[in-house]
Amino acid sequence: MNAASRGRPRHTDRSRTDLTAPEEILQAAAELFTQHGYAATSTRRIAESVGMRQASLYYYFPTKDAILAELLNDTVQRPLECHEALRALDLAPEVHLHALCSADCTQLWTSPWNVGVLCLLPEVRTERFAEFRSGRTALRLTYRELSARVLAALPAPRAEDYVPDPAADVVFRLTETLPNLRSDGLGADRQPGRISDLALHVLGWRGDWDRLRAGSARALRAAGA
Amino acid sequence: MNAASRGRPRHTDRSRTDLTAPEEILQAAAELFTQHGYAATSTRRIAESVGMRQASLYYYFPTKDAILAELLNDTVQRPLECHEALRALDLAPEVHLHALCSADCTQLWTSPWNVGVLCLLPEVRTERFAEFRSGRTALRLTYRELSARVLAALPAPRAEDYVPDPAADVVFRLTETLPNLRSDGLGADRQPGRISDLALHVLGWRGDWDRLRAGSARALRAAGA
DNA sequence: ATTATCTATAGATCTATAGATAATGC
DNA sequence: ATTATCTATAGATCTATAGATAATGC
Repeated sequence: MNAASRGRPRHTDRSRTDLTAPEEILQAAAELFTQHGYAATSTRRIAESVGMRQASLYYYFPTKDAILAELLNDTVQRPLECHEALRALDLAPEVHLHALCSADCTQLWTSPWNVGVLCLLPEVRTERFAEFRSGRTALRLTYRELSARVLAALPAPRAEDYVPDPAADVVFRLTETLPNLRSDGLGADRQPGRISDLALHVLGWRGDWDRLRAGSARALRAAGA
Repeated sequence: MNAASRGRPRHTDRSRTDLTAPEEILQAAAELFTQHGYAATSTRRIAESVGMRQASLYYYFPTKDAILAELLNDTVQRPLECHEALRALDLAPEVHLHALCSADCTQLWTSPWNVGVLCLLPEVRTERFAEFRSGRTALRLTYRELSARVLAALPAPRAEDYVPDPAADVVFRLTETLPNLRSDGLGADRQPGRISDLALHVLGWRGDWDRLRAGSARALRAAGA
């Protein structure tokens, strides 16, 4: 169905027939926004990259910021859905946290464009993106709550132990670190998998790492992520 | 001298006579860039905020991006200078790292505007800001080298210990986390001081925390930071 | 008839330059 | 005379709307 083209033909033939027009637009916008910034990317430039004329974008999106809003919401809705799926499995807190963090990091690391950087754009502070921001806060609180549960299940710390404060959101912040790393072109392929390990290490969890990783991977398969 | 005004008077009287004109411009730009983004902030808006006309900015800065370049370079030059001053003191690696991290975090946290977020702007990826980017890389490598020295001085890890990879740049990344936290309006006042502790904890350093903090504070005073 | 594009354009910007002008300093 | 501003503006954008048009579907 998507190959059979209805409507007036495009100025330039579409190269990626596997994507719908709005998907093409989102991908092109993701590339340009992450490389050059939101305000610095004109709608003309996005359209050109898709092979259509500037005004044609408005057939799919009412405004330029609606394009950014959709990209942003995706980055936060995906992990939140993953969390819900994991919750249904009733996992040990460290397995749940490890699995969520892995999925989140993998998405941030392997998405075709580094959309994680968009979340921190100053433009996103405006009222227009309030929905995204509240989703992001929900994700932060999810991480915080899971961290608190992991900490609570730990044996009582010795006097010299460093006990992290869950409200410091270390795990969420470590995760947020990936987009920067990726945009700096560093860390190659090892990083994303390691953040979930690092997260539990920082919280003070000590246990069988292989068993934890296996449980986390199993949970993600069961959650369909 | 700065109170006596030479030249044609401004359209609006300057409110902050303690700053030179270029300093006023940089402060106003810092506020606007961090709140709304670089491309989204017009030179007219900066000038208005300073109380002058748009074209008058060009008496002090040749282009708009020169303003951003100067803000960016400051954020990275300050910690690099601090590192040099600390190096002259020939400190134990954990003290040096703790002190550098503290100074860096304090600056990121207490600067009048949250200029740390500017470092991650997509606009900064362009050739125009190459100087800043190489400074940032130098800072990253400084953190990495200090981390490696701390790790090397540690007792041999037990089998079940998690050993961080210095090339993962955990300390640098944790530090980078502050601008996001600050722009989310979280963490209140406790955070900045705690990152340097957390950094050493993550590296696996175990020792007398009070002694470390005291040594780090003493080093910073000696370094004049 | 419906759909997905196109062309053309209004109206509002925005950066940077040229040249005038209102202060102080000498 | 020097300095630090100002006014005016060229020229290049940029977003979004209105209305035309070239396909397919029925």
